[in-house]
Amino acid sequence: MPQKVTDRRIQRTRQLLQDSLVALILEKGYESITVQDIIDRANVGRSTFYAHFQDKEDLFLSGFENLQSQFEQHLLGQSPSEINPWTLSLVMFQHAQEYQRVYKALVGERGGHTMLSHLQRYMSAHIGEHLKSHLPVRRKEQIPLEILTLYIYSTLTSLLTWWLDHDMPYPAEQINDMFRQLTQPTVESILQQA
Amino acid sequence: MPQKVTDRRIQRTRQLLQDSLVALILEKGYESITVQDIIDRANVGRSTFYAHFQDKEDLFLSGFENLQSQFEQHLLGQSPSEINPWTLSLVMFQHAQEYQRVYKALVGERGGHTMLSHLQRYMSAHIGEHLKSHLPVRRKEQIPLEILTLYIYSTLTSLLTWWLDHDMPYPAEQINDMFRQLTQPTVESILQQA
Amino acid sequence: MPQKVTDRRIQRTRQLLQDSLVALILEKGYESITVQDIIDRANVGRSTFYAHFQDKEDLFLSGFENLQSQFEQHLLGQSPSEINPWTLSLVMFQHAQEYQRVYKALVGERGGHTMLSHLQRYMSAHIGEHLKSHLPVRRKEQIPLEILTLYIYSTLTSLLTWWLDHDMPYPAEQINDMFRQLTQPTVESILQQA
Amino acid sequence: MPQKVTDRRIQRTRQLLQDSLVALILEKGYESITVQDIIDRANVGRSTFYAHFQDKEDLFLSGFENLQSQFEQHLLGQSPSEINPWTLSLVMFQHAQEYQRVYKALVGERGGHTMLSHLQRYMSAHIGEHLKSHLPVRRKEQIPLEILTLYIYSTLTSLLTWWLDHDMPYPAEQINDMFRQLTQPTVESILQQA
DNA sequence: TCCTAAGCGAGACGGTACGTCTTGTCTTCCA
DNA sequence: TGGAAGACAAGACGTACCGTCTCGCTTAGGA
Repeated sequence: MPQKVTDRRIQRTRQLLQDSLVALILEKGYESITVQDIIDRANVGRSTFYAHFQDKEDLFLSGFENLQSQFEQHLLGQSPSEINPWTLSLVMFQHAQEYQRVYKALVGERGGHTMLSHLQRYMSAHIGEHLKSHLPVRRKEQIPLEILTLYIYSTLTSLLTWWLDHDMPYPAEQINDMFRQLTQPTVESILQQA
Repeated sequence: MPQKVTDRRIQRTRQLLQDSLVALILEKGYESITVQDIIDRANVGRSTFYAHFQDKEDLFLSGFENLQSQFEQHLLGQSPSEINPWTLSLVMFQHAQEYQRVYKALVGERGGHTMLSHLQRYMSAHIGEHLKSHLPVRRKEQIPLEILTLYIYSTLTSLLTWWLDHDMPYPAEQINDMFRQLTQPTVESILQQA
Repeated sequence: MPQKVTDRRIQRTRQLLQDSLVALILEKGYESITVQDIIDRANVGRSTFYAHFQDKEDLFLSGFENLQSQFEQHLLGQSPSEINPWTLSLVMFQHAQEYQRVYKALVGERGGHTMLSHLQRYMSAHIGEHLKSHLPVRRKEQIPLEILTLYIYSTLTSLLTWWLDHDMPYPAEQINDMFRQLTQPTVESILQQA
Repeated sequence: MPQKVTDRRIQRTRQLLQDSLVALILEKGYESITVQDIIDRANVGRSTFYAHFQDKEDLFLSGFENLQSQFEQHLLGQSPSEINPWTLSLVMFQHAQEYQRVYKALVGERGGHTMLSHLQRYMSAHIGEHLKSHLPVRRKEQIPLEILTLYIYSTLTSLLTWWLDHDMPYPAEQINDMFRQLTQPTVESILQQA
């Protein structure tokens, strides 16, 4: 079903703005960007910007959500034999490798910390679900599930951010292997506490 | 040598400003505070503020550095038999427990992410030093030291922030034990890779 | 010759817009009306508005010129024995009485001052012509013709505007009589200065 | 009593803004001036403008009121033997002659019509008072006082505006004499209607 | 009866001015 | 002489209108 032309125009404008933001983040960092910078680069009127996005952060998040949807696609496309934190992370590193530029802007340090809470909500759900299904029925509960999830999530994002900010010195598979070596021993030792 | 009265006045003003900032962070979060808010609460003139601090972030960091110095004192006072990541972390959790209010403001989520990079620099030095001295002379180097340091640091700060933002539901010793359970297996397994 | 239907459509749209403007002026005054207000009320597209009129003022003037043409018709239909300022004014007051609503909008105070200069140009021609033909060949020229014209014109428009803004408390003939009482003595005394 | 220096600074800024407005009105007319134009010329920050005046019109009126106060001073200083419409008008024409520049800006056609209603309120009081005290006890009431006042006021402002916009081709005394010749016969004839 | 061109609505868009808000500098006064 | 008070320049913000534009829908009048 072909879209209405109007819709295509709208999409074009949104894309122009998102692209401008990405380029500007890579140039001078998220915090120091003004709305004027963005619309100048996108050749877009001020009111047009505000017709599409509430403010700079809203624009940022729209790009971030795009990335997330795209990531979901990848995840489904891969359909790994088992979804666990380390297959999830592999897909993420690979995805980041493919879309370096956008990832560096939105997830790297120049992108500010806006994305942290959003990423956390998303990742924690996936990770927590996996862990819950592998928990022994009764365990000593020294470490609550919430903290174990937090642990895995924070290790993963730290690695991801570091990897992006250092221009991905390893291929996705290798950095993911490090992630596995860092977290798997701990996770297994904890899950097996009878 | 007695300080000049003037110096005491200066100290008083700096303290007033730092206290205002802490109170305001707990009330409405770091980002949404304006310089006007701070000086109104401190009953201080605008020019006075800028006589002492470059800007809001400078004030924040001055408080943060106070905390760090105080922490160093604690650390020396404790003089643990061995300084390793887990004794360091214990002192930190205990320190945070003692100065809850300031920690919640400066390290908790309401304090923004300004402190992250500063805390990282500080912690990474301590942690890295410990690791280096325990590294086997030749190892397979699958995981570089920098990443291992990052791993420990990010786990610690995640735990600390979570603990503060959830009103410290465990005593310092217990949350530190969780930290140990999360990181020690991994660290040891890595360090022993011949 | 019957007009093309297309032309009738065009006329209808123009009329819709003029009517909207009149209604809106009476409601909230000329200055505070936006083009959006006008086209919303007329159920007309934005581009349609600009296809017919350059801007809000152009629309206003188009209505004003309509009124003027209509007034010319009246003037011819009356064919007063002599056209002088006071027969002219009588026709005007009568015309205004008949088309109260439009006059209040376009000439009253809510209509702004746009019409003043246009009305002035029109009236001054009529008045000036009359005066010139009654001037004594040589007079002391203490008061130039231009000023005498201005005097009559400004008195007439002041009375007209006042009359409209006060909901026409007198019939046209009576307010015109006041106009005559106010201006005729002066005009005659001046014209007769040998 | 010397004013506080702060007050002098404030006065200076207000004056700068008023002067800018006058200069700009003479250059391009009131309507087409933007706040940015004003503050650029005055070398004043945007927020400073709004700290002193609500908007462009407020600035205009502040200048207008200055003029009025000054005019009152003149009027008192002159202390004419009798205050009637024609001595009042003489002082006004003389005052305008002295402060040509400001009058052309604030009362001339380039100044827009904002001042009309304000001037009217002021003048009508003076004129009305004079007329009331000269009314015969019982008269035929063909022309209400309000209209007679309006008549005098509108003639005076028409003359004043014309005079300013034509660069004052006559001295104040002569244009005032025209005003007298135009209005006095009518006023006397009306007031004497027994 | 169909075709075609014009009138039209809808509304996205670039642009500009608005009035508000915050920053960091500066000047003056007071204790 | 240091600090309080606060005026100020600078400039970003989000809003409101403007006048232009592109797009399809409708509809009349000629083929």
